Amino acid sequence: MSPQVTSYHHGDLRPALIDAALDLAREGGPGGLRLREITRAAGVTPNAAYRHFEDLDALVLAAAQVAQHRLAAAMREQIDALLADADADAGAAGAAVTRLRGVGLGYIHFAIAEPGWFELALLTFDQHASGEPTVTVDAQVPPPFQLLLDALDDMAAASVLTPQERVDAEWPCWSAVHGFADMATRGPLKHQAPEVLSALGAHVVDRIIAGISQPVAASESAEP
Amino acid sequence: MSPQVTSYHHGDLRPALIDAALDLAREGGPGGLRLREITRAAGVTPNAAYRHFEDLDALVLAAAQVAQHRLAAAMREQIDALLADADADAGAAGAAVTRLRGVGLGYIHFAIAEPGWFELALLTFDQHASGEPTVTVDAQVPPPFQLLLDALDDMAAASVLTPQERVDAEWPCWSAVHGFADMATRGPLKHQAPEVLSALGAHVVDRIIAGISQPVAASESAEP
DNA sequence: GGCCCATGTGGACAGTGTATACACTGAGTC
DNA sequence: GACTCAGTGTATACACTGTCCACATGGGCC
Repeated sequence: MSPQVTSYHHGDLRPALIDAALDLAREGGPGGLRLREITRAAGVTPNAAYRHFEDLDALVLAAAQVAQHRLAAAMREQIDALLADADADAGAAGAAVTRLRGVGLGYIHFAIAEPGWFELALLTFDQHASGEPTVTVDAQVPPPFQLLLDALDDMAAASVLTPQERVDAEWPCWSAVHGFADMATRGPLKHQAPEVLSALGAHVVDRIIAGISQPVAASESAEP
Repeated sequence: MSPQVTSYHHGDLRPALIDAALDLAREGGPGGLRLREITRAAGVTPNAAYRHFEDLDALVLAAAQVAQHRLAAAMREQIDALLADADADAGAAGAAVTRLRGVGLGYIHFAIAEPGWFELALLTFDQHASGEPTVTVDAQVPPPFQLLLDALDDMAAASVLTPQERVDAEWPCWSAVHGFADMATRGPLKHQAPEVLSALGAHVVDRIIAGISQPVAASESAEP
């Protein structure tokens, strides 16, 4: 497969370093990533990495983007699986809700199954940190977050959400799902069995979906 | 105040180290804490810390427990402030909901106001990681989490929540509030203005409270 | 065929956490 | 009042880290 391991020039070092970083981050997360260990795993001198990345942070960020795409792929698989199992006669409204459930469950299940990669992927989310709090549809939006926005737009289109309910609905959803994933990864639920986490995660997803489609109480809008 | 700074023995080094760690973690969070820097700030040699703590992690954890208590205190202040402003004739049900709002808003506001201490306090939450997912009432429960459990029990006592709705209600609540705080601290909302974060945080809190008091749909219980 | 430049190596430096051995001091005891 | 001793802080050293600099290598292009 590889042309010649003992040759002076590696030939394909950049992806090899990213792969090595992903391997090491799978157990131990991004915190345990050291430059020297990554380059050692790739069979190369520490400084060789500086020909392909600005510094360690840049290398880790490149690996984090790969992890983020794997997270998005897992979410898409979860969505498709739920849609395949869903009632065909549930209509557009049912399909939209199922899609939103898939977004949340996919995110949570990826965090449970691959906590190291999940933590790694989180490093990419503080990038598009400027501008509107409600992220507009442009190329800067991370794919996992875009899946959420699409699902919510579907719900609004299917009239499961009123236009007023749609506004800022992504933040309660993302907060609940991300918060649960974080607790399951490095918080109080870290050492729970996967089945327990899966059941609790489904509960969280169902409660937040119920919450965003609940009519806004009169007392809330009156707050300062 | 201090007896003699130039004396050979510091005299009160352990709390001085914790204070120095809190000072340094206030900007930079727990990730930026170095033993040598902490001891330097306390005017002492690095190895002096080993007379009072097992290692750096133990020192950081001791500071994290202080930060956790400050978080709980901020939450209690928020609860009391909301209760003082609330309608007196809202009854026990209204007071219970207000208390739950205070738990969530207090947590979020502390994270916004003191992100470094907030991240530090999170280190204490993976301690009681064994046993039941629904944490039972014992001395091991972190004070902030206990405030949530109490508020939910109040809501159940006031019949705002049915006994069925009360079960595991702490996890959707904690997930949403913690998830938002995490995003505001180190996630996609990191650089948003405090007023924006405060408004979005209130929205998240209101939506999750609506979600846990929503009747459980028939389709949810039928899931495998 | 010779050169060039991207790529990898080697050595060095400042910084880290921590182990081990030593120095100082204050309180308690004969 | 001198002695001891446990508690506390210091000094030195080691392995490790990320990163800078100068040098070595060799494949592709003129």
